[in-house]
Amino acid sequence: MALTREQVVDAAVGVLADFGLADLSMRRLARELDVQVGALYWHVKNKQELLVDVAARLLGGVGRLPEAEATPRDAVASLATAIRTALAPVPDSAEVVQLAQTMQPAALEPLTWLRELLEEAGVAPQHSAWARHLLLNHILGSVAAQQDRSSLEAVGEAGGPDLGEDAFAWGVGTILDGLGI
Amino acid sequence: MALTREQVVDAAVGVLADFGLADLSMRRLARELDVQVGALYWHVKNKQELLVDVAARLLGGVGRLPEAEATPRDAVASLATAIRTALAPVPDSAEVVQLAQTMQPAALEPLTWLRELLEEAGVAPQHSAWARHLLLNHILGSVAAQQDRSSLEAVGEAGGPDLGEDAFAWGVGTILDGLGI
DNA sequence: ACCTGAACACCGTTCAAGT
DNA sequence: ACCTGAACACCGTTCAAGT
Repeated sequence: MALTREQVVDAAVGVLADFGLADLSMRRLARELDVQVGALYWHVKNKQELLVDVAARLLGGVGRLPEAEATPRDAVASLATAIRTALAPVPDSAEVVQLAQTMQPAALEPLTWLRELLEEAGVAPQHSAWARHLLLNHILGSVAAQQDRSSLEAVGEAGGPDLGEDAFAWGVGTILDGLGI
Repeated sequence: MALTREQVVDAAVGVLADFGLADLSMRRLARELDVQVGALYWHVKNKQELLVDVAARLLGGVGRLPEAEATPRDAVASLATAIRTALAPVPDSAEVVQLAQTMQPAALEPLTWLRELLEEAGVAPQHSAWARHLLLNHILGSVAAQQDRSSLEAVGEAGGPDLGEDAFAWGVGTILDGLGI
C-alpha cells in the first residue's frame, strides 16, 4: 500500500515530539517509514512545506471556543492558554510554528482566531494585527523559554527563573491590561 | 600572523550581516579567512559558542543610558528601541540573540539592563524577570517579523501588515501600560 | 502513480600529524 | 601555539530509471 502525505506528517510529528527538531531530518523520516529519501519528495515539495503541515497538526486540536466564556477578555486569554497547552509538550514547537506562520499565515487557523477575538473584546481594527503579534510572541516565547529551561536542567545546568504557567498567565494579563480590555 | 578569535567573530558577523544565518557555516567562515575548517576549532569551542560572541557583538554598541531620560518609563522604552535598532539591519539577528540568550544569558549585557530599568521604573522584583521576557519577546518578534516581511517581498510575495517602527513603539507602549508604569 | 538508486553539493566536529 | 589534511557521520534536494 502506497505511502500517503498523512503518514509522512504523522511520522514528522512523532519524531519532533520524541526527539526534537534537530533529529527531524528527511533522511531520518525516510528510515522511520522504511522508504528511500527521494520517495518523500513525491508527497511533499520540501522540508519547509512539511513543517507547515506539522505546525498545523500541532494546533489542530485547539478549538475556537472551548466553552462559553464569561467575558470577551476571558475568551482571548482562554484561546492563548489553549495554544500554549498544545505546544508546551512538543520540543521546539515554537520554532516550527514561527516558521509556519511566516511561510503560510493562513494555514494556522487558531492563530487567526486570536485577532478576531481581540477585536470582539474591543481592540481597534487598526491595532488588532499588532495586538495579535504581541500576544503570539508572548505565547511562543513562553513555550520556547520553558523548553530551553527543561533541556538545560536535563544537562545539569541552571536555567534561570521559572517561566511556567504562572509567568504565562501573568504576561497574558499584562498585555490585555495594556490593551485596555 | 596568527588568526585570532576576534577575526573569526568579525568574519561571522560579516557573513551574517551580508548573507544571513543560512550562509553562516564554519566552512564558509574558513574559506573567508583563507584557512582550513579545523583551524577555527582552535579559537572557538563550537559554532554555538561563536554565535554567542556574534550576538554580544551585535548588541555591543547599545549603551546603557544614551542620554538622561525624562522618566524611568522613557528609559525602558529608549533601551528597547536601541536594542531593536541594533538588530534590525542584520538578517536573522533575532534568532542568534535568542540562541545566545538561552545558552549564556549573562553574556548579553544590554538585555540584563532591561530588567534593572524596569525595576527602577516601578516593576516589582517578583515580576521584573517576567516583564523583561515580555519586552524581549516583543523586541525579537518584531525584528524577526520585519525581516521575514522584507525577504518575502524580495521573492515577490505579500508579507502581511506592516510591522515596522510604528508597530514596535505601539507594542512597547502597550506593555508598559499593562505594567502600570 | 509511486518509488529506488545514486548522485550533487553541502554540513559540524575531531584529531593525528606537521611547523 | 597554531594550523593542515583527512576523515566520520551526517544534511536537503534532484532525477533518471524502474515497477
